[in-house]
Amino acid sequence: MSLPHAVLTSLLEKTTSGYDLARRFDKSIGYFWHATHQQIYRELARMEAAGWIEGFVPPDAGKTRKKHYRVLPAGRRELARWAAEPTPPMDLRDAFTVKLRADAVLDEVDLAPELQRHLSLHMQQLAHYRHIEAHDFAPGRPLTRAQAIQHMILKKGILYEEGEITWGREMLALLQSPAPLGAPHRA
Amino acid sequence: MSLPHAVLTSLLEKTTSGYDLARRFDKSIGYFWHATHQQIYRELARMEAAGWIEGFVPPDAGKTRKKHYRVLPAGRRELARWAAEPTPPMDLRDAFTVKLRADAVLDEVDLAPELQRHLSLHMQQLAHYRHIEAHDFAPGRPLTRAQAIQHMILKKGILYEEGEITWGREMLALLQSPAPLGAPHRA
DNA sequence: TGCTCCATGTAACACGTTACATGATTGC
DNA sequence: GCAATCATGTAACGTGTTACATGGAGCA
Repeated sequence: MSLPHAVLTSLLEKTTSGYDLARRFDKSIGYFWHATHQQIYRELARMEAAGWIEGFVPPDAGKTRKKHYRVLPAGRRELARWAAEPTPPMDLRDAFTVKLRADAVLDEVDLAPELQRHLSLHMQQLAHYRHIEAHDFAPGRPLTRAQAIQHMILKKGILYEEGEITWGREMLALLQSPAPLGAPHRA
Repeated sequence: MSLPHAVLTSLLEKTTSGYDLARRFDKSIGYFWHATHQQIYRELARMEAAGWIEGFVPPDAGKTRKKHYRVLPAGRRELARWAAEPTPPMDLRDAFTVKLRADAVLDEVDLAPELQRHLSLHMQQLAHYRHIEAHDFAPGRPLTRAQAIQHMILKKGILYEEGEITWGREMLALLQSPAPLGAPHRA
């Protein structure tokens, strides 16, 4: 159960609304812990009931329904408690790898186009990460501890995308290679 | 929805029982798509109801409750259909990265021991993959298409673990580094 | 006899996904 | 006036997790 903790973290970084949280999830913490806006609204309601956060109408609300949330001491304590607790390493849920195994056993699907598509998505994401890196972490500039951690998180994303791309290219070559002469690959 | 397809793939590789499937998941396809035995029993029941697979009592069952499943043509078709359909690239769900961000904002937790623990788990897993590679994919030996795919899947696991280890070591160094003199890292 | 492993399940619940509803504000 | 975007939600359903139940087989 990490979604509430991801939300708490995001709220500590910046007190804001459910809507904004959902949008920020899509392009920062969500790269490592995805959530839809419905999940976020649900968690906000639960955490408010639990006394971890508090909702309030922001000064600039005007006539809108906008509601902001701030983290209460109990929420901060809960986040620290969870962070100190051991959790198992991430487990993968990679549908494409399952498809590859299906291909190996069926030998009647062509996964090349799908892999091509994933490859270009990974290249886009990598370009995006590199852009952020160039903008926020220019070399030589001294970093606070918090910034150094943020940079390492970004680097993890970069490393991941690079790995996907390197592997994907080799895999694509294999999927596109013709059956060797004299050794037909279809049994 | 990929679990039924992972199960179909596994059953095509080898007709077997729910119990054995659950155990094989733990150490092969499950590295890329984890499932508990309850999920597997549930999916088997659903797929049998859907006419994708068929249960039968194996010859060596004796007085046990053991039941094997084989894939029916409809199941094979469904697997091929799903494999040909596009799916989004895997999304990550990495609790440790969330904890890092929590650390960056709270600055009152020590994630070094947890990272150390993850590092040694990743090293174990890498050693395990390398062992399989040395055993099943000795260099120079010619491979069928299916074997070449299996090898690439294994390489993906290896690349992933290597990435985690490389990154983890750098991260550990940062977590263990003392606050720079004259620039206290706690605000 | 009691322990562990084989083997299959039920039940309850937590979490994630998809579809839909509602209404205000902003820009053309 | 209309469409897009802001903003918050409800409802239904599907998937994943945890706890528990049941009983046979093999072994000390």
